[in-house]
Amino acid sequence: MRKALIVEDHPIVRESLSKLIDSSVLDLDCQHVTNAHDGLAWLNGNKAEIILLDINLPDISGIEFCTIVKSRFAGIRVLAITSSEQRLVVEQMLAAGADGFILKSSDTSEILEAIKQVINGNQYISAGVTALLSNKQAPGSDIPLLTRREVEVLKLIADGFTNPEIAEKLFISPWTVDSHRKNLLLKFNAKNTAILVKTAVTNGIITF
Amino acid sequence: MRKALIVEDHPIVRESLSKLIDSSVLDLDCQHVTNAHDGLAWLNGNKAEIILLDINLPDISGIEFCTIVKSRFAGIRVLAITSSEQRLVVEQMLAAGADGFILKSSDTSEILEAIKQVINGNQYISAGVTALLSNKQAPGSDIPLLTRREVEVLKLIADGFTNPEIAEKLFISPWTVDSHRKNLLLKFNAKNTAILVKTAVTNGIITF
DNA sequence: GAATATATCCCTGTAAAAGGGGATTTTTTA
DNA sequence: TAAAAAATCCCCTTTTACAGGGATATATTC
Repeated sequence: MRKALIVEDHPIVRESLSKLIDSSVLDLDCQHVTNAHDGLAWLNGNKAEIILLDINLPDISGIEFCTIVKSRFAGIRVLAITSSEQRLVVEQMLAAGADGFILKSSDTSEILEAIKQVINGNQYISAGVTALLSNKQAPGSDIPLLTRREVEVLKLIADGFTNPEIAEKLFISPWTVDSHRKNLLLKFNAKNTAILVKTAVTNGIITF
Repeated sequence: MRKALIVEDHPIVRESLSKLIDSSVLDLDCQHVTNAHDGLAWLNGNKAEIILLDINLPDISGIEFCTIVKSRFAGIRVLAITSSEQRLVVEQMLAAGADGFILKSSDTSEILEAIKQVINGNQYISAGVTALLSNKQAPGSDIPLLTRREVEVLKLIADGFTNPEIAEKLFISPWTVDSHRKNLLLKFNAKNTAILVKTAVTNGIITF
């Protein structure tokens, strides 16, 4: 029997998904773990057909988990499930190789359909998510993709460090930090640090 | 038969709770709505014994909803359910008159126990939540309670407005805004706007 | 190898925030 | 009603951020 692994820390959702799959026509043996660490441990001893993956895990982010799974375990398909409808999160998840994406606000029939599609090798993106991705405007507007260094600087800004302090931490000149900061403001179309940090946090760039 | 109302926007959680109650020994007729607005409309035509209330609703916050319910409908008991384990949220919810508090990470047996206790007139606070409330340190430290005006100013700060702009919006002097800002920094023990906004967002004071 | 992206560094202003003091009036609560 | 809390207003100094220009070196990608 083919196996499915649920990686999800909320018991309600976990058990609900479990029961949903068990009572469906899908022929899947449904296992579950509560965090990424246990998930990887399980995968080392078992073979799963599909992983139902929550994005908010207690240890590492679902995005990182997906990246690891996709690089280390060939052929496993990943269906991401999230409650946050934030575009950057969705984009990063898809970039990490997720085969499907549904929202917790999807109803049960849609979830089953998504599982079916993903197992069959198709990519299933929930309508709600598609809507989220489609309203992509002119390049440079809305939510931007950041470089590694920019994310690094952004996190330090959000932690309350000033340019000189960040410069010291990263062993670079304060001018450079200032450049990154300006680029961040530009990319986010933010007029100051306050709204920059707010949008960064609400879009999951800064994990709290 | 006594009625229970579930106010929750995620179908998975909603249906799971529904089934949980239906298949339990609790003698409750379980109805559900997806947002606060429908919830209030339902309550105008029906009498509920208990409300299972999600904190993150699509329209207004669960805290506001709880306040309204408690003021307009006497005798209805409210059991709050949340995925966020942020202390301020919990405190505000309890201040709003919630009779119980469980986390989505609570297991099913605990949820049923909580419902039972709350219906019997007891207050049920999940162990995880209690732990959260208990590590209250010296007053003035950690997460502070804000005044109405401070929250108002804080939200505008997070939206990127400067002191003069906020002053204009609130019809007060820029000096006053500056005072509120200083108090916010003091209360949050934040050295600048960046970390102030970050902690405010992560603690659910600024709803996004 | 050429083009692009990323990261780095620098200067000059102006505007805003932060740190340090105050003070008075209004509202809420005990 | 008296005390406490909240909201209001004011000044001065220093630091930081923001806007506007640059430039160069190192990776990456095509």
